[in-house]
Amino acid sequence: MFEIISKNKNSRIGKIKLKNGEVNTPFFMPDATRGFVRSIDNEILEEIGLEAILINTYHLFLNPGMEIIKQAGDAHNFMNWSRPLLSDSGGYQVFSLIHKNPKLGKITDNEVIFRSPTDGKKHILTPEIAIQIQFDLGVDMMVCLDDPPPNDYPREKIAQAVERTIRWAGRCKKEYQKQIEKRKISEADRPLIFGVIQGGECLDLRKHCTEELVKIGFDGYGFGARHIDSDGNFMEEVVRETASFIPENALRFALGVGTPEDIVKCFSYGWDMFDCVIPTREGRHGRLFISNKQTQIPNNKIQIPNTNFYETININNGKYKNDFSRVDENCDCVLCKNHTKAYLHHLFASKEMLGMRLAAIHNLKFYVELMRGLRNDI
RNA sequence: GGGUCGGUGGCAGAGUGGUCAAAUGCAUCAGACUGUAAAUCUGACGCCGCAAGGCUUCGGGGGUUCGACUCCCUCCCGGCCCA
Repeated sequence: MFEIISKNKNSRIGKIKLKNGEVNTPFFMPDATRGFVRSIDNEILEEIGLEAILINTYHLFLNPGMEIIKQAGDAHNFMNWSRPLLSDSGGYQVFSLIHKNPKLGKITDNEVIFRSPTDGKKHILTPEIAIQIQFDLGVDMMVCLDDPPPNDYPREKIAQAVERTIRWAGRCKKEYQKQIEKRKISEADRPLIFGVIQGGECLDLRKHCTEELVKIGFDGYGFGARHIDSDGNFMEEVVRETASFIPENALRFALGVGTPEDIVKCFSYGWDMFDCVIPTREGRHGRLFISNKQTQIPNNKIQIPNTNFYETININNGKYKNDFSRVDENCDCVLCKNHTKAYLHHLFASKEMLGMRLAAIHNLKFYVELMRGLRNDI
C-alpha cells in the first residue's frame, strides 16, 4: 500500500508496503527484462541500494517459460531476488516489435500474436494471460497489457490504441480479481496493479484514458508509450498534465523514464516510479554518468529543467587512455573505489566484459544517489 | 646463381585495362542509445575544402595504351623450391 509521507508542490515522497518489503518513493528500477540485470548479480544490486527491479512478462514467458519459473516457485525464487519485483506486461513489446515491424506480430482487439524474434514461433498474449503470468511470476507489482502506439501515429490510430488499452485494462482488472480470489491472496499480500495511460502527444486523449482507467480502479497508473516526441524532445506539458489527472493517492509510474533530467522533471510533476535501460545499456556502451557536486540538485532541484547537475563521459574516447584519475571521486562504487579511467578505457578497448559490468554498476549507483537526492529534497 | 610466387591505404587482405581514392575485416577517431530484437548501432577514416569539387596514390624507374593497381621492360625487396 502506498502512503505519501511529505509533499512539495507536485512532488511527493512516500513509502510502498509490498509483500516482499518496503520501497521508498521516488525510486528507480533497473530493467531486468529477462530476469537479470545484464552482467550484474542481484547481490550487487542490493548492495548498491536498489529496492526493486523490473522484469518482463513477455520475455520470461518466452524464456525460460512459465513451467520452469513455476518449478522454481516463482520469479523471486528463480532469480534469488528477495526484494520487491515489478513485472511489465509485455505491452511495450507490442510497440517495439509490432508497431515498428508489423512482420513480427499482429494486434487484434482480443489478443496480441507475437512471432518470437529468435525462432519465429507464434505466441499469444491476451490481457488475461498477461495477468495470469504475472501472478505466476509472484511479483509485487504488475502492469496491465496495453497497446502503446508510436507518438507519431495519426490521432485516429492513437485514439484506437487508447480505446483498446482501456478495454484491455478492464479485462486485466477482472482477471486480477479472479486470480486474487482463486489464489486466496490476502489484502496485505496482494500485488499492486497498474493501468497504463496512452494517448500519445494528445493531452485530451491522455485525460480521457486516465479517467476511464480510474473508473476501473488501479493502485497506480503508468505513463505509457514514450514521454518524448518523435524529435526526441521531452513532452513537457503532456507528462506534467497527465500526472495531474491521476488521483493523488495512487502511484504514478513513468514507464521507461529516463535520462537523469527527465526523471527529475517527472518527479517535479508528481511521478513516483521510474525504470529505464539507460544506466545499464549506456554503461555497457561506455558512457558514464558523473554527478556534479557543485551544481547538484540539493538547492533547487524541483525546478530543474537543466542538466548541469551531472555530466557524462565516453570512456572509449582516446583521451582516457592515460587518464589515471577516477571516474567520480565522490562515488564509492566498486569501479570508482578501485580503478582509474585509464584502466576502464583499457577494459573497453579489450572488449572485456568486466568493463561493461563496472560501468553499468557505476551508472546504477549514480541513479540510486539521484533518487536519494530527490527524496532528501522534499 | 637458377626457378617460381609475390610486393595495394596504420595492419590484414580483395581488385588484375576504364564503373578505383581503390571491396571487406581489424585498428583508429567521434556520435547515438529513454516500459532492452542493443557487449549494439551510425558516421568519419590519402591530402585540401563547409560543400561542389580539386589534387596526389597501389615497391622504384621507364614503356605500351585514348586510358594502367591491372599489360611489358628493368631495378629493389620478400617467401618458397632447386643448386
